[in-house]
Amino acid sequence: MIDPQLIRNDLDNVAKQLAKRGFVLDTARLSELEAKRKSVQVETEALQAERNARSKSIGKAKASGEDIAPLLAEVADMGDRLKAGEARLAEIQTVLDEMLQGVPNIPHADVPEGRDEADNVEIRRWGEATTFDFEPKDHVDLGVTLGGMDFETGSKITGSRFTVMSGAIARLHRALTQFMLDLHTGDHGYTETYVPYMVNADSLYGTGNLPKFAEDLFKLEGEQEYYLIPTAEVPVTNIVRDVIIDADEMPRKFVCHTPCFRSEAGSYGKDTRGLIRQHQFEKVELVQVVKPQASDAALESLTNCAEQVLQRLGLPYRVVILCGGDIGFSSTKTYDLEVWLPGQQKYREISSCSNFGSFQARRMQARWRNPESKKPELVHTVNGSGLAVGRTLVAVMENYQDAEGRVHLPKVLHPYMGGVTVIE
RNA sequence: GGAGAGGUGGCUGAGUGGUCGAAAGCGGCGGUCUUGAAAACCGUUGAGGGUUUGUAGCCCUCCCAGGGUUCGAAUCCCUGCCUCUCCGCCA
Repeated sequence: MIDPQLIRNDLDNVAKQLAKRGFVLDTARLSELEAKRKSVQVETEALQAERNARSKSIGKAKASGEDIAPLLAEVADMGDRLKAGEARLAEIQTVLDEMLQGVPNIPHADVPEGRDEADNVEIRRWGEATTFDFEPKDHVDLGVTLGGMDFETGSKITGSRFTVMSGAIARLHRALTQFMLDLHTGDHGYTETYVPYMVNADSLYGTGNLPKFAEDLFKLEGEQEYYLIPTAEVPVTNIVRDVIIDADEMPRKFVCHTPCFRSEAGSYGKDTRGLIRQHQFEKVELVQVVKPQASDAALESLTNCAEQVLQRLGLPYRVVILCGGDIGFSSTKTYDLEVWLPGQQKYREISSCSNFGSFQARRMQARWRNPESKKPELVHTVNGSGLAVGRTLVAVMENYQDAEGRVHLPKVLHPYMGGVTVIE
């Protein structure tokens, strides 16, 4: 949620900044609701104050043995008036909250103008697009030929967009996960974290997945209203929900490997081939909870940590900054890492690193105690994939293939592969 | 799944209808003393929101959550959630 103070005091400017992402803020309706809220709230609270004062005097009168009947008569109708006022306030507040919850985050000044993916701006490249003296295969052809990547069985067991892996490929998938976790804990100072894979609605609300993006989620049957996590970002960030963090415990840096479950509603027909877009995939997620003034630097650092994975694996990639029209709902600034996929002859997203500012923190009341003001203040949250494991598997297979369809594993993975250096 | 106990401020814990946002202790912060520190002593110390130019003042809300009773609820009633103990089951 964006700062409601901004809505009150700087509405036109907020609307202008949101226009960068193609979002039209209904300023007329907002200021009308806000004016109404103000008058009803002031009125209701005055009524509450009166009720409190009168009740207190009744208490005193009773204690000193006076007759309280006349006092009681005076307040006879107060209850109803109060209830009416409170109900009206709650109603306006609900409408206002619903509206504000639908407002996306204000984009960072660095975010370029643009309507969609095509307008994202490349920031830098690492490595050269891999070239071959033969026609490179994509991971599906490689995987099926090698054995160990079985899409038919996945869809038999469950349905489309599910895969069974086995043998060396399954091991490679696990090796990549271990490698990423070891890198981020060992070299980058992140704390390994294990979290629930099912979360409640409050947690999803906190990160901004609810109420707006319910159709992207798998909701479980049963009384409890639980959802499968779409990313570790949800449970990990909610570690600090309703918490006031000591200044000397900042920043908090988490790395967490989880499966992710996404319904991919609205992406029918997109990336239907192979592992690129599955309902279930593994991801190693990086999350930082930082002081507000540190979040810009934290995004750069976290992005670099994710890039390190690609560099050590020797996978060519580029970094793009998302334009206003392509940036996510909760994010103020996002870098995507796009890895080179020879099978597609394209750079494809393998990580998305975002600074959320105080947007998530405000929704989940995640705060830190500022030693200067001595008051609890909202933290900033930053996160990104480090990396999506399935897509990394795809990238390794496609970039390290030879003419015979074998996959020569990068050196950093050898210790994790139990002596296997070539998948054949 | 069965039986019982309980959820109060950073922590322990008192409070069973009125002046209670809440005793006391611990912790934290500031001070006195000290070369410095400790001890001792004194003071101070919850969160959210509204109004307002205001980190001033005033006001509202919050004692797990949501309803209810009442002029008035931490305290009474209902529902839910969570925690603990014992038994059963289980990776």
